[in-house]
Amino acid sequence: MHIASLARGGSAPALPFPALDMLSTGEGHGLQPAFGHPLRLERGAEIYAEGAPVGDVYKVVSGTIRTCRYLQDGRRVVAEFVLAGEAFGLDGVDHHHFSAEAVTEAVVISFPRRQLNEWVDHELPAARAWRNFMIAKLSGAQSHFVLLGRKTAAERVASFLLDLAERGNSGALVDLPMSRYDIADHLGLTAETVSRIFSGFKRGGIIANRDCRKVRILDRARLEAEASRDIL
Amino acid sequence: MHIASLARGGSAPALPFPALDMLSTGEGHGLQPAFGHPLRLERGAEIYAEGAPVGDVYKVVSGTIRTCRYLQDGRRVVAEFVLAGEAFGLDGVDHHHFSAEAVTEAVVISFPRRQLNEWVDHELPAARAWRNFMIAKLSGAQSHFVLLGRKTAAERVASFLLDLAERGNSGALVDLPMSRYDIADHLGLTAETVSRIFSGFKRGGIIANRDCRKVRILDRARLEAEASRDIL
DNA sequence: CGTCGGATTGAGAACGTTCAAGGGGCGTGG
DNA sequence: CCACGCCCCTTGAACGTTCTCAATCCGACG
Repeated sequence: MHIASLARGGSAPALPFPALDMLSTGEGHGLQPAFGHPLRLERGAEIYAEGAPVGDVYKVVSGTIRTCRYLQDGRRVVAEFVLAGEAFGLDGVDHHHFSAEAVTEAVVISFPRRQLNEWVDHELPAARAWRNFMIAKLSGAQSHFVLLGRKTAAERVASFLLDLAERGNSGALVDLPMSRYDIADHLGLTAETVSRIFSGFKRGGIIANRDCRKVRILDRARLEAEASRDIL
Repeated sequence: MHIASLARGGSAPALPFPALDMLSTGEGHGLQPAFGHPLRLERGAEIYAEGAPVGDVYKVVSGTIRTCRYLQDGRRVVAEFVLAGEAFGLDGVDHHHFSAEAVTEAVVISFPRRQLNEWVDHELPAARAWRNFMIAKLSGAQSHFVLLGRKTAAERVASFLLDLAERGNSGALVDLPMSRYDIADHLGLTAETVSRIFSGFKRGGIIANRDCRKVRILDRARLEAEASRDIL
């Protein structure tokens, strides 16, 4: 996995068109502020609510976003964490099926979906990139089914750490901008269980951490074994 | 939910182009056999394997297909059941991330993805329909996160029944072409648990069944309550 | 220095799984 | 036509993983 990380997988070539930078992770491209407009967000701020009519697509400049849904009784599911360079806002045809909230202070750039659509309609390479992007998102989402449907708590947390490590590309040092509750709601667990698993990994020498938002992977092989890494 | 069912949601207008019939459920359109070519499948037959290079997109004419992934130790996840009129095969950019197998005897029509792409590239309404289709698929997939991540066994089974009832459009009579094992692997449960929940619903007068592959919804309101139906 | 939200740890309970046995439908072969 | 075997479904009992509830700890911030 996972989702946005797949969009950057080997198949997508460098995109010469600014709007489609939306669909890449933006490494080395630089954003096109002329095209969208930036939004500064405080911790916990809502970008859009579940059920709101769709309008814009967003790209994260800095910080982390979560897209989530709440059940009436308060249960929550975090569909995805969106890191800097990744895009979100494509969670419904007419209306958003999830809400989007800032996990940390964040800056995102919003692009009217209509504008993105027109762009994709009139530029063939854009259309192709968009197709691959969406297919990658979809199969990434379905891969999350494996985690939620069939993995144990330890496997989920290990998979999550490896996923973040890949997407964060800061080597073995993994940044966890989100709370244990956020992680739990993304992995279908409770915060207590997540915390216990982290402690277990630490005791086992698989990871180390100075504070609870910064984890160093000490034994990647063992972490991958814990994750039951199914070949992607 | 779920997935393909969303593609037919109110927003997609009737599509005048034959290739895009791929993306609709085909109600009232009729298939275009000149465009793709049909494939007759026996129960259990594999259409493509996980990891195989992508080639075609498929539309189900009759029968039911499942797309699934296996972990090394045999655990299995059924990402989706594809009913007659629905499409599958978009589970990877270069290579399939899931395998596709026939749940029942089935007939599917295969379309080269390249051909579909070209079509979408050159017809604006096609491009728009395709976009909506993929966004609907994606948000449908993410909705499954709610089920797998936060719902109880009874809620999962109830949600599944309601989903099938909507997609099968045969009123309160729900056809279950797949085994309890298939259902379990789609809902992140075991076949025994699924069976127990069905029995519970039957005892409670919520459903009735002559045989185990045919269920009648007797009390839809109560079934929806059991499902904790979050507003889609 | 005190307060507060998040993180950790523990103990007990609950839900779903595992293991095991029995039942039913269907196809094959005698 | 019946018998057998196979696969799937159902049901029960015991077990285990994860959740729930509760207490404590820690770091950030006023």
